[in-house]
Amino acid sequence: MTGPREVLLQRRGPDEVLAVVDGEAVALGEGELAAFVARLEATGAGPRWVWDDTTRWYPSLLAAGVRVRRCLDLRLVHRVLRRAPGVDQDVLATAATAAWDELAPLSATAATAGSAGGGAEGLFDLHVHVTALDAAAEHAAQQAALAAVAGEQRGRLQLLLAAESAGALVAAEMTHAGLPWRADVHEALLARELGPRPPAGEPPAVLAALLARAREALGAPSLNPDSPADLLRALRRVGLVPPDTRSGTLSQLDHLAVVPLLEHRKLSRLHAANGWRWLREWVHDGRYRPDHLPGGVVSGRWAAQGGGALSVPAVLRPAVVADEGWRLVVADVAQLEPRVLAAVSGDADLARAAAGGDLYQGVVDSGAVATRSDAKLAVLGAMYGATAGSGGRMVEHLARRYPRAVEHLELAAAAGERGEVVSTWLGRGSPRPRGSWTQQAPDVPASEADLRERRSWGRFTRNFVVQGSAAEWAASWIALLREELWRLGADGPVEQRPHLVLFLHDEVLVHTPAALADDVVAAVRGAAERAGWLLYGEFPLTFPLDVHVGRSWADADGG
DNA sequence: CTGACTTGCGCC
DNA sequence: AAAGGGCGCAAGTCAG
Repeated sequence: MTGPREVLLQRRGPDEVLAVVDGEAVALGEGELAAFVARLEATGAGPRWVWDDTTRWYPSLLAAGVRVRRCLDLRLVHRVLRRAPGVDQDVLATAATAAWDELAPLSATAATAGSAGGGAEGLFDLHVHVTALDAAAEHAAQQAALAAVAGEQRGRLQLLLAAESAGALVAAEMTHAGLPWRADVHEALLARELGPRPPAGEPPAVLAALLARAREALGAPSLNPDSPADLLRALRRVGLVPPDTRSGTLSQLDHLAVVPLLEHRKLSRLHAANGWRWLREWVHDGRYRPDHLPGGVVSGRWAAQGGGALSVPAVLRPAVVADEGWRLVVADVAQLEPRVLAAVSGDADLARAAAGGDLYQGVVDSGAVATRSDAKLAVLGAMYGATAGSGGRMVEHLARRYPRAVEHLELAAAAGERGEVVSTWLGRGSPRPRGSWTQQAPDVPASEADLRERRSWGRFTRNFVVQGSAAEWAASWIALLREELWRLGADGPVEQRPHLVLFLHDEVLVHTPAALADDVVAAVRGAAERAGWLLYGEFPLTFPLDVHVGRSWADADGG
């Protein structure tokens, strides 16, 4: 049985949903929606759901146990098309363009925090401001703009838009399922690092002792180590004049206060960022549920909101523990960005260096540099725009052996310095620069400040083409993986099958029944291989993964 | 008091 | 003389 190919959903009022099923309008109540979606999803391959914004539709469907296979997220598509260099903005424009520009995703964490003091918001209050947006009109304008893009470029953009929309589904499913988090393990780790949980408002015993030692060593009984100005004053009184108070700077100093200061800083950060308060605020019923925001970063990387989900410190990763009878599969791509650089620049030599699994070692073996750490410095320096120090010198060696890759970066940097837009492999455009330097011709003498900003923007566009292209490879990877994981599960909702629980730029965590862990490992590898083929076709490049299966993130993370 | 900015550091 | 990209978050600082 084949079902409809495309269904557009539009909210019309408090309990009024319009579904346009292959062009035919059907009116629904909000309460009928989940069953309606489930019924069509069960026909054939399922339709492509077209809606204004996944965060406004999918969470309630997931809560009702309904998963969809494909969607088109008009908000995300709009944002990509608005900046894509290949798109004719006149074709894309509608009367509502500015409103679509401003449409922001609904945040589950913000909604929860906001309703803590006030009453529960009605569901419709969250939707009311988008009933005015005409999804059908926007969809038509987007498709027209896409149709006007030249052939190969259009195909790539379509890949990007599909990956972006699939990412929106993954993001909602990850928040729905949550990252398994053992509060008891977390508390034991905090006790080990910081001492027993202190009474409210008091510092943990370990921090208090370290602070006392630092104050004693500096003869500054009221020192606030969190205040750079205060700390600099105290250091100056004992004859030390560091340029700043960063840890790396302080560690160069020869003074008794240094050790307790650095230890205090490290642990007070743990306490402030991921301490007992964090645990109470963010972990409920054994799950941590931040908001995941596909395309939340200009480069196309995902952002996250709520508890700093993308920087879970390594010491706390043992608290991420699979449920009883389940496992975590942790997979990360080795040296994703330089591999992507090889592909987007068409540098077959760099691809060959990557073929052995360790790209940096391959660079050494090619004779470009002498040691692996030099290779890493050179590659990272080229991608980030290092011009001085050992990084800068190493880049010159790299350029001799891999001219195409390095030239690709230099061209991106030069374009940025001219104020031009650069583009990722699939066609995501960089933002236009702002600032006084953009008003001047490059050959006119500029102020020091303008020159600095111009070079800084060049470093940004240099990195944009790599970071952004890597982000779209990774987005394709998880989109393909999501499909494979769904097929592995026999039945049941997303959270009862193998499912993604975290995505960290080039790393994924999958929560899976133990019996399926090996299948998940194969799926993760297969998806990476298919992503490479999907984006780069015949270009001979591998994406080796480090994959581990374990009970906790720490067990499964190379340990 | 709030809000904007700075400093510093966790992650990739 | 120094010169490295992207984030989120907490705490301090400072202006209004």
